[in-house]
Amino acid sequence: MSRLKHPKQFPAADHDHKTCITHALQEAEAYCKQQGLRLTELRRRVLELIWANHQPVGAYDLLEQLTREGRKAAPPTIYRSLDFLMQSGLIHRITSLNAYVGCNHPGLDHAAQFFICEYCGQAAEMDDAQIVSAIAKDAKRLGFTVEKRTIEVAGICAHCRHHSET
Amino acid sequence: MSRLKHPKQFPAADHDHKTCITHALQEAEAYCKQQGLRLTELRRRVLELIWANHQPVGAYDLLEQLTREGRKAAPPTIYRSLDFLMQSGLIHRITSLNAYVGCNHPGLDHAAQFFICEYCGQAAEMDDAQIVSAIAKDAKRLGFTVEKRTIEVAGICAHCRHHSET
DNA sequence: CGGATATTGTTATAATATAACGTAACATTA
DNA sequence: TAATGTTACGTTATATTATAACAATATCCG
Repeated sequence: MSRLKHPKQFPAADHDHKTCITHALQEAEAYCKQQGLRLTELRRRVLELIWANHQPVGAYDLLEQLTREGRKAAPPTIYRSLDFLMQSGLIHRITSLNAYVGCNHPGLDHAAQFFICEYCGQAAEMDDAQIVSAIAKDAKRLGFTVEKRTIEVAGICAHCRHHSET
Repeated sequence: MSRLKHPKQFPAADHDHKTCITHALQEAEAYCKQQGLRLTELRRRVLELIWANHQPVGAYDLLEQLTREGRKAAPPTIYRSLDFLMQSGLIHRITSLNAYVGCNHPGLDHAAQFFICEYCGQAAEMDDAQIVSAIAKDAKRLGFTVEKRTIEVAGICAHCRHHSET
């Protein structure tokens, strides 16, 4: 069903936040080193903040967080870092939210689909081959060459639904 | 494959633009009448402009077109009309473009997927049950309740690809 | 008509993103 | 290590998309 070994689920309420961030940063460092990409202080910090937020986060939110840390930052600062991180495959942009979220498996070429909870704001990244192939089939029929897929499903995650059932 | 009787294709270069607009407007009028929705002068004109552009068009583009016609219009004017038209199912919003496009089958409850050509800017609306069911399957596995799907595929349409092959 | 509701006008501003240009850091190689 | 080219970052200004808040007008219905 999924081409990924460890498709992200909605994280459990008690999952280890810190380990999760640390792990993502370590992977990113290793990946950039291997690829000759320059994960500078700033870029690293932006990536870390994205993971620390642990859900899709807006550019101006990140900007404010950087500013609060005493770093001089204007919009271009953050957008350039976001561009780098996206091009490097370390984060994804969620179009329907204008927000950015860490990628669970940098380096792996993958189509990403997001399931976004409207209550808690968390997003689960999937890579469903069936969706991809259904799109490919339509594209073929249209004679359309696919460049980029934007697949974002909004709704309510299991956790929030159970808690809202009064 | 498609649940629609007449899934939109990329319109042929020689298709009859005027008839196409007229038809959409007539359908909209009939639909609104039947549903008791008020397709006012303004809303009708906005819908007409969207169809006349015949590809996804931005709110501020529409605004400018209205202004050029001598109508006093500020952003809220256009956004309110767009909201009405979306809620009535007469147009769709294409998130990845921040643009609006006419719906081919108002009234029909349907999931829409868009194939958007990066060259000519045209968008083809599809309603592929396979995509929808693949998403439903993932959602079920996650315990996720789907509210809204955003499925937009960017690429190059057949027509533009042929013309770019020098 | 007259009151309620829906629509539109108007002004201001929020939220997201980029252009343009200058400066600093870094990397390479003579 | 100094010269040079390249990449990243700082800074200012502005573009683009969208909404808040409130006033004025049009429409509906008893």
